[in-house]
Amino acid sequence: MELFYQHGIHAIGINEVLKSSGIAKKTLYNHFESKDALVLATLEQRHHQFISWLSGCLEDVQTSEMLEKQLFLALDQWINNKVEVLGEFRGCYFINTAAEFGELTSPINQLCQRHKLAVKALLKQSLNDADDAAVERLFLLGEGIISTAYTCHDASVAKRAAEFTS
Amino acid sequence: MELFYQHGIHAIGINEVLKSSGIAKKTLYNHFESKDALVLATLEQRHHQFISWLSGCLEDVQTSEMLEKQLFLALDQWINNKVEVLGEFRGCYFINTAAEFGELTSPINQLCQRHKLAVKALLKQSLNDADDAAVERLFLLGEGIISTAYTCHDASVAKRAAEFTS
DNA sequence: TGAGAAGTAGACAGATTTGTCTACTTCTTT
DNA sequence: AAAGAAGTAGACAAATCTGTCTACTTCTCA
Repeated sequence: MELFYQHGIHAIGINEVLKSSGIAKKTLYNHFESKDALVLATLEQRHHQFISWLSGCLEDVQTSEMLEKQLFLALDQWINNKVEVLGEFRGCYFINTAAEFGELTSPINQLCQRHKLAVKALLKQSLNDADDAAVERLFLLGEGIISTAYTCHDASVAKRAAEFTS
Repeated sequence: MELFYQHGIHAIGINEVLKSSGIAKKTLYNHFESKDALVLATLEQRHHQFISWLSGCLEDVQTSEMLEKQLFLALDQWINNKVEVLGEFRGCYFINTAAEFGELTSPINQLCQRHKLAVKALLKQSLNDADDAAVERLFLLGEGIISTAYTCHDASVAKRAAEFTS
């Protein structure tokens, strides 16, 4: 997961995965049918890690103002490598992977979509599905922050976004 | 450019570029030192196309409300394939490419960053650099819209975002 | 303790990658 | 018209990719 996340799927060969993990090739192909299946498994793992981390961050949110504040705080910590379980920040693993796997029929692409919908659902749920439109906008802001932090190498974007709270 | 944008850089081999363009391999390597140099050229071309299209869309913007409205309208048209010069929507070419080329030292990565900064600067400039904080937030919303439209296969996200104007 | 499951190391096949090079053709320009 | 530049088609080299297979070792558990 770390290798794929840090370098991209196509940039990492199976042999690098083997060397880095110390696993034999036969063993790997015993557990996973193909590289794609392995990638899918890393996406599932990351999905659970991420949702679990984020829902922890939003645990005691009551109002949409609190949600915004907590979300931006969480993103800022992630972006600045303060969240151990998420590893070194290199943008969103799902956005990055969807960029490489664009086929709508590919299970990899579908999982990326499902992840994003789950994140959006988590935000809505944290306010008991009140104020859906505001949450939708907040979700978009969050996506913009993650994307900008990565592509622009802008580590302070979440902090700045938190300042001009609407 | 079309091939790389639609399928990703690593997914497209030089031979596919040759077949699709009808150019001989020798000719291509006469004009471009390497595949990376070709990719860089496509990014430059896309950058100019995109900035030129977007600045046209924001031409007569006066207020920050107008900027928001016009930006979301433009994004909606792009996402729904109404903008011929941008081709079939497959997310942001620069976000997608940065996902594949993460090395900070790579010229490809640097160009992706420069493009985003140019887009942000264009937004600010369209309001004569007044209200920078609001424009920054708007930029983030735009990035979120583009990313969400692609990853979630959500063609109506820009239209919905335009509805709940803050 | 002994047998079967599961792991290791890595050779190998077959496909695919980028980039070079040769031999030939066409275009351009004086 | 003639010459040099630039294009074409594609063979080829060298590297790299995924996935299979063999031969051997280690672990697990009855």
